[in-house]
Amino acid sequence: MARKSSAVDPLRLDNQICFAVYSATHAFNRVYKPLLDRLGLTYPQYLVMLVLWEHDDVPVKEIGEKLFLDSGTLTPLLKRLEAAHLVKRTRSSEDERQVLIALTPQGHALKEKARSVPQSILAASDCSVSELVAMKDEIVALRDRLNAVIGE
Amino acid sequence: MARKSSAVDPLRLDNQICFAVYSATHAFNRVYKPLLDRLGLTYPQYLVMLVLWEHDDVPVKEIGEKLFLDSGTLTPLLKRLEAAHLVKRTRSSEDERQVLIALTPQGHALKEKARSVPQSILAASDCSVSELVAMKDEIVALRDRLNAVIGE
DNA sequence: AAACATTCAATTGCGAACAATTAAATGTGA
DNA sequence: TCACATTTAATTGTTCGCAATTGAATGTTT
Repeated sequence: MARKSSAVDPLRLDNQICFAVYSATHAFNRVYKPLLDRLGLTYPQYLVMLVLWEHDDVPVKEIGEKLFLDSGTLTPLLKRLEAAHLVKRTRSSEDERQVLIALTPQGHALKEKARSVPQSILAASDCSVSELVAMKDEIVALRDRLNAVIGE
Repeated sequence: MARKSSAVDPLRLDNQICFAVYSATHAFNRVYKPLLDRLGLTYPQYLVMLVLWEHDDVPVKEIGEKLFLDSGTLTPLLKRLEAAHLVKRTRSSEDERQVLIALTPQGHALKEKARSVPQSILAASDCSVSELVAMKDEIVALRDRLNAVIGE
């Protein structure tokens, strides 16, 4: 019998979509790094800022739901953003369990400096916008199917 | 003038392919977690084992090139795999700068227990193999274009 | 051979990411 | 109201991931 062809060997690294996604994440990170250094942000911090630029004064929980992150990740990250004077953390008076995250004026202002970032990423992707949108939608659909399995 | 439509706002979280990829990586990780717990591996450790199951007795450098990871990540990870008796680390006699990583008998044997993992991931993806292969190829192509920009 | 540069792994320090636990606030049922 | 469960952040401990540096081994140039 012939050996199993490498093209269909399910344990082969190159055949694994998860590794493709995993390594693409790191590649994106490396492209973002120099751009975000100029803003004084890491990539996860940038994601939190994106959430806040859309909708300010939200509880930690809501940020976590949007980014699929928990308080173990967010609490120290938000403290660093607070130390950088980009956000303010205050206990909600209506529900004292919640901590509300609000942008400072500097946090608001940083949005202007961030506007050039997506354009730089698009250029690095070397790909049309419509292709990227199509890929994005496929990946999001896959992610949502995976997340659905976890909740079972 | 009308406000910029959210569908084309480049700073909107939902419009960012990088966030799609980033969050899909975490979703994959959460699906892998219970499967890999049974093997006593984390996901990055599983990737190293995939490399070694394909080609044994390789220097750290080569593992790093295949996984896009550096010694700062791999050295402690490989020490943990050695502590788990899955690999052996030995200085090369031809070039004493290199550390060669070889599977132990237990490391080899673990491949059999790992064979069911890809099937479980495929099931969780809830998607045809051909669709996944097409997505994987697109993502790899994007990753390689991003990595090409970094080297400039 | 001697001086210099390069390669390779290890180390240090920092920032995620997450499981598990804790503590306080809130909600619910008897 | 009192007991109990739930919700929310914070905390602790482990493992990545990477930049920057170190130190030893190897190459290269003259």
